[in-house]
Amino acid sequence: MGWRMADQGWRKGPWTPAEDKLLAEYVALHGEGRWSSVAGYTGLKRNGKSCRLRWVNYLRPGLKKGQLSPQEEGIIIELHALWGNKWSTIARYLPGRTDNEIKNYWRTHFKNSGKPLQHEKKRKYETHLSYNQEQQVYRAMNTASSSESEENYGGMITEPSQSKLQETTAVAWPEATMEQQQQNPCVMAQDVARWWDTVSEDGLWSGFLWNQELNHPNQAAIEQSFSPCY
DNA sequence: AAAAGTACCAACCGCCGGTAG
DNA sequence: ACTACCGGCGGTTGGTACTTT
Repeated sequence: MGWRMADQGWRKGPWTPAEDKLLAEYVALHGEGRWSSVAGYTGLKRNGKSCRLRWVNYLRPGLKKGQLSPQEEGIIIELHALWGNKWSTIARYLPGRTDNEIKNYWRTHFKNSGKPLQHEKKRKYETHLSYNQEQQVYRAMNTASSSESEENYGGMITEPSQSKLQETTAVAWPEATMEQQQQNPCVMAQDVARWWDTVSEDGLWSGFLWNQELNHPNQAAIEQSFSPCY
């Protein structure tokens, strides 16, 4: 396809600072998009796909660097339970984080059949996530997916459960009206994070979320009104 | 101190959906 | 309706840093 063009001549591997600079200048001038034109404009020997990826995952302004906060970790766990490997969807609720970052995080921390990795526990920045708490989450997740099998846990629950996120949001910010939620979903997501901070510190985690009814009475309205941070 | 094992992360690959011609 | 291109997504890989033995 377009990305492939003539597959010869494209540079691969790690980006150099000079390449980053050229790409950043291009985006500053022309904006995001038209990635396949980057090589022509800048002289970069990178295909459009590679340029887009570099921009989205590394150069784009506003990206957060460094480890994920405990609340971000919690949100990832929560949203992954809702949507499965919809990394880009999950990323929309974590401003400054990329789908790639979240995907890597998940693989690193949870690919090992649901148990936290050994090294994980020793890392200094690791969090309030005690093993027991995680076990709680996994139990809760299994309950939510109405299956004990791990494949199901990996394959996952489907999109309609957006309503559960909405409920999460509603719990986080009960005083918010539907209009408020609709107007400022980003703020809502941040409030989920704030809420998570509180809940995780209390050791309650979010197990209770999974006890909520799957079919919220206002699910249709909720799904219609809720939108992530794009 | 060195080798082996493990974790992390940037980047690539293949596929898919949307769209313009 | 068909085709080619573009943009985006999820899965995977490879290099490197860090930890353990």
